[in-house]
Amino acid sequence: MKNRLKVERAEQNLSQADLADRIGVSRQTINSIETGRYVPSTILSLKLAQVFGKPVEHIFTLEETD
Amino acid sequence: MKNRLKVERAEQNLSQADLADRIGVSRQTINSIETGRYVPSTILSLKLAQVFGKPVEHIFTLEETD
DNA sequence: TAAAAATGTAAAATATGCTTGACATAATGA
DNA sequence: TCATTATGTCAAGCATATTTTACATTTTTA
Repeated sequence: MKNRLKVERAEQNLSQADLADRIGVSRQTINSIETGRYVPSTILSLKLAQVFGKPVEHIFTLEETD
Repeated sequence: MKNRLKVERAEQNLSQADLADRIGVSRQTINSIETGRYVPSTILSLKLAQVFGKPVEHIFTLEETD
């Protein structure tokens, strides 16, 4: 699964720590999702989508291998 | 987190087992998500949304407690 | 250039997703 | 009614998500 977190953060000028605070997870969690180390829960992706005001599908997209 | 899986399945006339087959998980996984026993991964919710042709946000919605 | 902020990782611990197998009950259909 | 299909749930086990702590490196800014 690909994600656009880095780009969305840049658009809103948010650091990984800022974003983590906003949705109530650790900074490492954001970093790990962003670098593809793991797949977030649906609750997390809904919250991320909410922060950026965009649909989940715009931020996370399935790949062949998923 | 609430979900509309039961309703969406009814609209498409799919059993839990049918749906499970379509996205490659076990029947119990579908049942457990449907009855709120656990929160699916984002990959799973993207696949479910894809099957029903609707955005993730239409199928899963955050609650106060999330 | 020096200090501060941001990012990338790692390890260990705990929590949770998801599987298989199994069984009980409810609903559907011949 | 009998058989089949659908649903709910449990338990054990493995895999993965997420946390905390910690440290190194990169980037930004004064």
